[in-house]
Amino acid sequence: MNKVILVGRLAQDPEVRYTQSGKAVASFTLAVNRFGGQGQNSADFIPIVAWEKLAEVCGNNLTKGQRVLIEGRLQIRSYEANDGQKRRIAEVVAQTVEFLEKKQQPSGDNENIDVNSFGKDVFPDEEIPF
Amino acid sequence: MNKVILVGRLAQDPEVRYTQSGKAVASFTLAVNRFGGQGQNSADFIPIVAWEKLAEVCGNNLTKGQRVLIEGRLQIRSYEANDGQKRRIAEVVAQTVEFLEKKQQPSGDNENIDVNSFGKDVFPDEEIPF
Amino acid sequence: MNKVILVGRLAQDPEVRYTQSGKAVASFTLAVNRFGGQGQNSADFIPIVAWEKLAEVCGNNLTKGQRVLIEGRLQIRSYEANDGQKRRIAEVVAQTVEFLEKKQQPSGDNENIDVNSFGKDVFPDEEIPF
Amino acid sequence: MNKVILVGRLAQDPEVRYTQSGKAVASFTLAVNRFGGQGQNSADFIPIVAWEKLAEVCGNNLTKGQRVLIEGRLQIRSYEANDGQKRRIAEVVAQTVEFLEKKQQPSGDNENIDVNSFGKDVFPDEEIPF
DNA sequence: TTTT
DNA sequence: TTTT
Repeated sequence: MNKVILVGRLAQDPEVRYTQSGKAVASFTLAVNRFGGQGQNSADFIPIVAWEKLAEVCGNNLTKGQRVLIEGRLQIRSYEANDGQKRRIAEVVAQTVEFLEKKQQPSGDNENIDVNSFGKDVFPDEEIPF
Repeated sequence: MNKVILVGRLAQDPEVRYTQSGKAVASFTLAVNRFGGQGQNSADFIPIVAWEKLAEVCGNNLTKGQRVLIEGRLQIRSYEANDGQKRRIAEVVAQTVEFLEKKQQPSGDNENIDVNSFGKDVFPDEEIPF
Repeated sequence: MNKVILVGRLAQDPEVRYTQSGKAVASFTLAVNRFGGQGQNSADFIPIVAWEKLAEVCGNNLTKGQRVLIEGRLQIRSYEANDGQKRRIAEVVAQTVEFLEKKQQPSGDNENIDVNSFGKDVFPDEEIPF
Repeated sequence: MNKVILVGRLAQDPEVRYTQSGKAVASFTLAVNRFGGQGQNSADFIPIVAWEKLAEVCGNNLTKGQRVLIEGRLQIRSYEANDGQKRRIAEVVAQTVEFLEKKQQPSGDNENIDVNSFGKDVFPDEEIPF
């Protein structure tokens, strides 16, 4: 069991890139307010990654400031930093995104997108294009 | 909503330290197997932090290899690295730890520890002694 | 671990009653749309119960149709039906209610209410006044 | 979002039946201890339902007393009681079952079963053979 | 680096 | 019994 459930607002528009094998990857930061937090340091800015169809849905439908609910898993990924050091980054791999606010065009009430049927979690780390 | 639920095994014995104000802080890494993961790279090693009474319970009752269920929240914390750079680290602040295996002494079936009544999340980042 | 997380809309205004010992209890039904559900049978109508301070907050701030996120636990409660039969009912005992929509008066952005510090789950079943 | 996460022990062996269209359905009761509960009334006995491949896995691998983690959704289902009355029952439709104890044959450490790829939640209520 |  |  590796389950993360977050409600927050996009700190930025999603960026969509593509792996060498052509899979879409969306990434953005989610600002999650801390309960009881006050002042300006009262949010966690959590890196989110989405894959394939869900990535495209995020890229096409989410914008900065929008409130969403994200269900996913917490992943620790290794990468090589600019100084040649190996470093680790934590990010939430989204499996479901529920829009709690609409962007512009209302597309029915049930704005759930579920990526479960799209082979989540089967991508090797090395493929990630960033 | 900032909710994390993990089932995994301690990758190491917990370390317990104390803040300047005397609060206990336990930290350890949890190895969470990836579903469908194969080979040796198939786990996420997730940093866990527990505070106060829960920290002491962890320090006194958990050992490397033990399987636990952890409920908490995902926190992004800033710190200054050795090279003077500001860096960010993600960790799970435990709110509840459920022992899925006993260490030695069986203490009933319901080994839940809930730190909710001990003022979780009220500590400033700077106080963390590591 | 007994964890329930729901996002839905109040199917009715909350009812607030009081136990003999004076504790407030709020109850209402939450309509949770089924993902992929179509037509009129596409929601689960889930009984929610909240206690004490959280009950009062619900009674004072929630109205029919409002969208909320509820975190709680699933409880099976026995009661005697009108025909004298013993019957069982399932309900979600709310621990946290997050308002995803405001009612009327905006009261800051962080509308979380957390009942954790109010002795949740310590009430015997018999005390429930309904 | 309709998410339930439970850790408990099977109160009975699973029963596996088949719908008219040939789909497997497993059902059993899960005993979930209440945190802080004392005495013999300190557990909730929660009805669980699993479908198709997950149903078969449950039928073949789970026995009374075994400890499992279940992730699913909370469903309210209508049925006609023996006295002709329409009644409602709550049950958890399992989506993932994680074995926290082995039955007999050790099958690796990662005993997750995920039914996500098997069309969960697409079955009409009427088809349920009980 | 950041959201309301 | 029910929400949008």
